[in-house]
Amino acid sequence: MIRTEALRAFVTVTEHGNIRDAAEILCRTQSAVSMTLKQLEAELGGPLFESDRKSKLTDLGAFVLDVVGPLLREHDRALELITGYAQGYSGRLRIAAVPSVAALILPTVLKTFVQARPEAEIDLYDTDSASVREMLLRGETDLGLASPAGEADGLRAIPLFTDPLVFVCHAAHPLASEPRPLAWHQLTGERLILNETLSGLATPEFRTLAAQARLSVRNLTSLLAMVQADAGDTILPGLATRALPSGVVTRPLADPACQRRVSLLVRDGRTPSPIAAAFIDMLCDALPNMAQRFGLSERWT
Amino acid sequence: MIRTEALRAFVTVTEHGNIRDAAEILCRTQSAVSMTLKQLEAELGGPLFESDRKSKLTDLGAFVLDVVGPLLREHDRALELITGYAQGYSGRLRIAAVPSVAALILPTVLKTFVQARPEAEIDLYDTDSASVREMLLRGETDLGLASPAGEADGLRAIPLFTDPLVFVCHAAHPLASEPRPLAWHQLTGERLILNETLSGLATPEFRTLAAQARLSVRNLTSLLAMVQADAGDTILPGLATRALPSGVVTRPLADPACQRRVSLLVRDGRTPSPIAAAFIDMLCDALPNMAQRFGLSERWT
DNA sequence: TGCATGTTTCAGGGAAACTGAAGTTGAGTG
DNA sequence: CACTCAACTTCAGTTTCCCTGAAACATGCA
Repeated sequence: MIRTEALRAFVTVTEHGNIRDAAEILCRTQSAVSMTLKQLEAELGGPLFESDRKSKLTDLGAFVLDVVGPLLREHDRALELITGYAQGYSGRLRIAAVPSVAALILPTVLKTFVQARPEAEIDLYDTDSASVREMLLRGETDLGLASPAGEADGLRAIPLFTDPLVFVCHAAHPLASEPRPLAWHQLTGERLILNETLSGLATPEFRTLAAQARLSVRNLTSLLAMVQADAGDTILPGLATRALPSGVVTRPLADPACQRRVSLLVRDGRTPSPIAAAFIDMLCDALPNMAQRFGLSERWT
Repeated sequence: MIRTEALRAFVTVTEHGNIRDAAEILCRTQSAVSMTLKQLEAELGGPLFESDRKSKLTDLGAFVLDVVGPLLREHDRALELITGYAQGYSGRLRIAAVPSVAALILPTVLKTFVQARPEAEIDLYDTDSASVREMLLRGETDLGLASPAGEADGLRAIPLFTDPLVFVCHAAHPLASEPRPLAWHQLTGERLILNETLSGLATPEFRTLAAQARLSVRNLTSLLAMVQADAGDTILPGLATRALPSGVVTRPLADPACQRRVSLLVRDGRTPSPIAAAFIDMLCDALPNMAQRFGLSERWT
């Protein structure tokens, strides 16, 4: 059996013209390299060098060098690729996130992440929670950052943080000047516009309000435009209300259960790719900072 | 250190979907393959399979397979190339031979030689002895079949056979009907045409005759045409007189020293390429047959 | 639950590669 | 022509590490 290391020893010796220097490079003793070459010659059935002094190749030696040189370069390149990928330094990472996370949390994290990984390719896609989960299930993304679904459906959720929901209304709205956090009963009769972030909210008082809602808007920009036009009011996670159009204000809600949970979602039973695992690590490390910065509650049980 | 055999084990397991069958192919026990995979995973720093049942790859596993599959094919192809070359089954063999050897000895030998070596490329070049030696020295051919030069000049000669020289003359020539082998003195006064095969003949009687010669012709066909036209007579090795034009006859010479020596010539101090060595072996094996067929004396000391 | 199939773990054996020292070879030099 | 030096080979002893076989462990199926 011809060992790859024997071929490498041969090439190194040809490159240096003698065994001594090659042995140094290979971190072996002279005798080890000598014996390795001898064994290689025995396996091939002919001498590789014209004399003991390893300066001149035989025809066979020249041929082997021609073939093995490129082979070893291929070999080294392949192993580098593999280890780079295995250590999360290269490869493609596809992230799907809800817009608020994509806009506020990810830029900071991704910046340092890509800086350390010039080889890596990263795709970021923002959409609503339901689409994030669908993309994961269809294998169209590696990671999701969104609200976890109620029941287990082939996804695994790692809790990241909770984000308090706030009431969003026109500045001229009567409740806009209410000094205290709003209780549910204060919202009775409001023209509530539903949106995707509210689908996970199970509080009975809210469900009663939601049942009376006439309007549902999926896109955040459209939703805020509606509020700005005073066509109604809505409830949104705090993160999503960082950049409001003029004339739109927010009021906190009194119900402490009224929170959006944001999880990191991965496909259940699938080991994440190394670069995904590296990103998860970095994200979890960065989370305390983010939580403090945006006033989020870190984790839940 | 990632062993090539570990990569091969991994690919084989993915191909069979389980360790047991792969172990059979690899001529190892289950546990050996299992431990090899485990070691590979440890070296990469992550799992290659989703579960103990080796049916589903992780992302990392799929990536490694993508990279390693082609790598191993390259590797195997390269080793095949090398061993094929080392065993003399492939490669290029350039032979330079004097015309008589090229025409009479080589066809039979080369026929079986190339049949056994569909991968090999063989170039045959015929020219006179001096050119054969020059081609060898310039590295333009691997083997020469010709008369050895007098002094050692960077070539090594392996004696093959001796070929008795014969007198060649027109059928109407007085000596053509001489029943006994010719002695040198009988040739005195003949219009001897010199040729390249006579340059190595050192017998004093012949040298005296040669000194009186007016004509020297290099090409065999031209030489025989001269004799056919009765423009003179000449001396040639027996092998070169196998196909004479009509009207031209040969007579044996009495001097037993009057022989052309044919050697196999190679460059001194250079190991012949494996395919050249294989050809030399085959030629030496076939020689007794040839010697008998053409009435040559096999070898000399 | 028990069985069949397949994998991992573990201790022990053995092959193969490595080391260090001594021996050999070959080129250059007075 | 012997001497010297550098480079390589050989050899015995050691170490490393891969492999085997047995037993324990998982997983799916009747």
